[in-house]
Amino acid sequence: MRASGEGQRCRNEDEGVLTQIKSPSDQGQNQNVIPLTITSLKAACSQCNLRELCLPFGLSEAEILKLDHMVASRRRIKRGQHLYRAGEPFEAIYAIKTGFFKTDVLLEDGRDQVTGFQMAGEILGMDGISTENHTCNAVALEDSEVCVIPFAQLEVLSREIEALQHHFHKVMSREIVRDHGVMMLLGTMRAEERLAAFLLNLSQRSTARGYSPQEFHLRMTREEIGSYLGLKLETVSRAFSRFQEEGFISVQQKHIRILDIGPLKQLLTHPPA
Amino acid sequence: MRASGEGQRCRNEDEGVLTQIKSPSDQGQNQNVIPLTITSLKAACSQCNLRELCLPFGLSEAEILKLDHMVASRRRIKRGQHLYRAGEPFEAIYAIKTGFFKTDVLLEDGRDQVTGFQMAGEILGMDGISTENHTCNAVALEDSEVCVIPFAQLEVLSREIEALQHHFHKVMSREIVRDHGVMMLLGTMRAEERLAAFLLNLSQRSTARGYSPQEFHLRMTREEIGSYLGLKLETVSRAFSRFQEEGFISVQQKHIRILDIGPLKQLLTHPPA
DNA sequence: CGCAGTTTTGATTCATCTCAATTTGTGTGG
DNA sequence: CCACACAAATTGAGATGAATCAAAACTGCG
Repeated sequence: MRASGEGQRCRNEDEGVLTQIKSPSDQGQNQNVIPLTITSLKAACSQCNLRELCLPFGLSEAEILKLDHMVASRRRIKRGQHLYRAGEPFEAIYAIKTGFFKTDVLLEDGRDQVTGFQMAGEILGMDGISTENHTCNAVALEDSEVCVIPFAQLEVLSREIEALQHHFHKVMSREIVRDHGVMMLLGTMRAEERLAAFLLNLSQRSTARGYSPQEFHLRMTREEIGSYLGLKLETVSRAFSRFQEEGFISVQQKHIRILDIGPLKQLLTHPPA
Repeated sequence: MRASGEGQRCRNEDEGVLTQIKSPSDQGQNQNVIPLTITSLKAACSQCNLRELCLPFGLSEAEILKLDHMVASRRRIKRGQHLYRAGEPFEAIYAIKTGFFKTDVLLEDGRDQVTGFQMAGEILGMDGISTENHTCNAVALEDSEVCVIPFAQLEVLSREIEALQHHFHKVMSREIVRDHGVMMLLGTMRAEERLAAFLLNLSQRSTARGYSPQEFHLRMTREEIGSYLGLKLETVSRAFSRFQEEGFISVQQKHIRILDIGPLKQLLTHPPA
């Protein structure tokens, strides 16, 4: 539950540059693949303003060029579309360039659990490495763009570039640590603590991306928040209302403003009762 | 929540061979490090009967010898002792040779969450990679022995041995997938379903290690089970009693025998109410 | 053999879920 | 641009599963 600190402002100012081309889509998957072109190359890792969040520090020019070559394609995912689904063969991991995703796991009986929300600069798809099939679904919660990192190539490059290897290991480990945080939340916290932890986490990650720490737009529904936090949507809604009554935050549907961060933090360190 | 399938019987028949030597212990940590000797080398990876669980398949003789060299030491951890603690600098990951561990995370206010139970053939410590410090505690629940895998060396070897690299990535990914399973459990299941899932998981992992699928000895207390499952120990106890009344299992303290696995599985796929 | 720690079981309380009604917001097509 | 339909969010009242508090029984360790 710790942010990488070194935040950087990040916008998709090259959006107009990237031409959106329909893929042949023999998979019936109809997502848009942006092939390697001179313009898209220019907007690759070496030029990316998410570099600091996504890549290891201290790579040489030559090494970054190799990365540019590895990350040969992008994919645009429209709001509501899947980046991948549980069961699909695993081939690549994805770096979010712009947008917002959720990942979730489904049980046979229909119950599902949102396992995470991911934003720009974060990596998706590492669940698939273990079985060579994805084990969860990744869904865009807003129109998004990801860099496709073919995993086989990442492994090749990792063997060449020590810093890349180490960085990737850290990214995977961070995912494990993050999951432990969620387990702690689900296992030991009451509803309001969970929501407080959730809001603080979002605030922190927003900050790391150059957005306001106090103000943000939730991309997910109350139900999705509830699924993530192990609560019913009504309980989430009540907790929001309660926080608003207390004056900690202001809530207008999906627009959240943190008015006083103190009590939220307090809730975590000194739970009432 | 899927087992690696390819189970293998595994026993610590070389236990008498390894001489137990007190470490100088300048850390005040008083754990036992077994230095590299001819006998311990003989009992290294190349000879280990956990090989199938722990190592990648298809390594050459030369490659396995490199592994033997990397895994230069063992540590014995007595029941109740820590293998590592949250906050300690991260230097190595650990392969459990014999024994049983729990990992847990502590909150400032004293609440703690057991994040996992680990048995022979499983890897501990990957949480530490991300920050270079361990983020959880690993405690032996019975007298145990681990192989110390210095992480820097693992990264070096991973760059040389493709299969090792890939295998390690799979191990980390499996940890992520496992955590997602726990999140699902904590987020969506009722008490009895959680316990059923827990028992089935233990049974499955026992089987993969050549033990009986029906019968096993719990190494942890009801409280630790409860912490892992997000329940109070009384609730765990009641669920055990209930399963026994129903005739699914027989419980004698820590000795569990699964009498009818059907209803337990049913509980997961077709939750009552 | 006795004591501390663990487990079981019971009675009660409480937080969250469930069910239900209402309000608010969103996207679509006339 | 507005009206409509549908999705999302809020709020209330009541049901319920697990927590809490408490006491007794068991276990195994020294």
